[in-house]
Amino acid sequence: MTTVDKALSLLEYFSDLRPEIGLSEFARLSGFDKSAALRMLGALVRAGFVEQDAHSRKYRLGRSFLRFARMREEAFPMTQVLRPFAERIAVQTGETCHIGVFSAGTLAAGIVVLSPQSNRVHVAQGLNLPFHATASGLCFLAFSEPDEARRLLGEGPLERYNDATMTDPKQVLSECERFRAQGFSLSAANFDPDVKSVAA
Amino acid sequence: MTTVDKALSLLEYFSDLRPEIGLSEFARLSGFDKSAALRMLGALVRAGFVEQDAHSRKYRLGRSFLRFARMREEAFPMTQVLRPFAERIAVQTGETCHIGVFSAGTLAAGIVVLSPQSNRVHVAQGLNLPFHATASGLCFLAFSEPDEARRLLGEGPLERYNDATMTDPKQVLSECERFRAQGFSLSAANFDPDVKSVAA
DNA sequence: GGCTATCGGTGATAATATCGCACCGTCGAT
DNA sequence: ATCGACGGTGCGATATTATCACCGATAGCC
Repeated sequence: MTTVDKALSLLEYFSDLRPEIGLSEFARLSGFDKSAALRMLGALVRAGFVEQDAHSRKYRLGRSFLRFARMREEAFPMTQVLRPFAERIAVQTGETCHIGVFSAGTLAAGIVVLSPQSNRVHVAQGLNLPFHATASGLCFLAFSEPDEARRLLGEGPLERYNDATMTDPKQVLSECERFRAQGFSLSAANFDPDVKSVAA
Repeated sequence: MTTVDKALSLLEYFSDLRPEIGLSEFARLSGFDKSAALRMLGALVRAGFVEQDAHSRKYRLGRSFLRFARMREEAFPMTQVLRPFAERIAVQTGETCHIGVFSAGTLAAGIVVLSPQSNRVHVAQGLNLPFHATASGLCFLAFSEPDEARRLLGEGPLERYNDATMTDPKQVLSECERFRAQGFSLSAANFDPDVKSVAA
C-alpha cells in the first residue's frame, strides 16, 4: 500500500451521511496518525479534492471533482450512452430501472430512471449497491471471476438489512451459481423489504 | 512536494484535447521516471480515479469522479445554489452569463447560462478561464491578495490568444488595480476576438 | 474562574517507501 | 530483419514518511 493509496483512501470516509470530517476524526477512522493524516489532507487540499471549511476547520469533498467529472463525461460519455437503454427498459417494464456502475471495488446506481407509475420504487442516483443484498450486486458477482467474487464479498458475516438478507458469503456464492446458469439474478426483499428486483 | 501531490498532479495532464495518456507520455509530460509514474498511476487506478483501456493500455479519467462529484453536490450543492443567480443575470441582460469557480489554482466556467438570443456567445461548461485574458480571470485577480494574484499569473510571458491579449504580468496587474477601483472588470476581445465581457 | 478533554496543527528522529537506472519482452513501422 | 518506442519490472541509494511528544486554542463542566 503506497502513500498515495492511503491518501486516496481518506476520501472513502466521506458519504452522504458524513459529508464533513475533522482531522482527528480522519485519524480515528483510518487508523493513521494525526500528523500523517494532516500531511495527506494537505496534498488533497492543494489538488482541490478536499476543501476545508474556514470556520469549523472540517474537511469536505472539493471542487475538483466537478471539473474532472465533466471532463470524464466529455471524453467518455458513459452515463449519456447508457441512459437510453435504462429508459427503454423503464418504459417497456413500467418499472424503475437502474444501471449499476462498478468503480474501485464498489457497485453504485450510476444511471437511474424512475418508473412512470405513481407508486414507484425510488432509487437514489449514486446509491451504493451491496453485492450480497441487491439483484444488481448478485448478478455482478455471478458473472465475475469466482476469485474476484470472493474477494469482493470479503470474510463475512455480511451486513444484514432485514430478515431475508443473506449474511453468509458461501450461501451468496452458491446462489450466484444458480443466477449465472439462468442468466439473470433475482432479489426478493433482501435489501428493502418492499422491493423485489431482477438484474442482468 | 509530497508523493501524493505528484500523483495527483498527473491528473492535470488530462484535458478535453488530451483525454487519454499513455505511460511514457505521462513520464515525458511530468518529468517523472516511467517507473515512478507507473507506481502512481497504479494507485490512481486502484482508487478509480484513472482507468486503463484494456486494448490501447492508455489511461483515462476514472469512474470515481462521477461518484464523488455527485456526493459533493449532494452535501454541498454549490452549482444548484449558484445557477439561479446566473439565470437571473442572463435574463436581465439578455446575454450569456457564467460564474467562474476557482479550484486548485485554476478558474473554470462552473455555471453557464446561455443567452436567449439566437446570436449568442457560447461558453462551454467547465471551460478554463485564463486569468490574464478573460473578464472573469481579471476580476478574480483584481480582488485577490496582490501576492496571490502574482503567484497565479506566474512569470510570463503569458499565453497569447490574439492581438489584444496582454502577455506581460505587470501590465495585467496594473489593469487589475483599475478594475478593483471601479468594482468590475472588462475584457474586450482579449480571449476570443468576437467577444466582449464584464465580470464582477 | 479554573480544570479537563479535545481540537487542529507542529517538529524531530527512526524507519521505510520512493527514485532513478538498467533491463525485459512486445509491438508496429521501416 | 532491424529499429525504436511502448508498457512494465527489479534493485540499491536516497529522500520521504511514520511515530511520538508537544503546542496553543477552544468548549464543556463543575
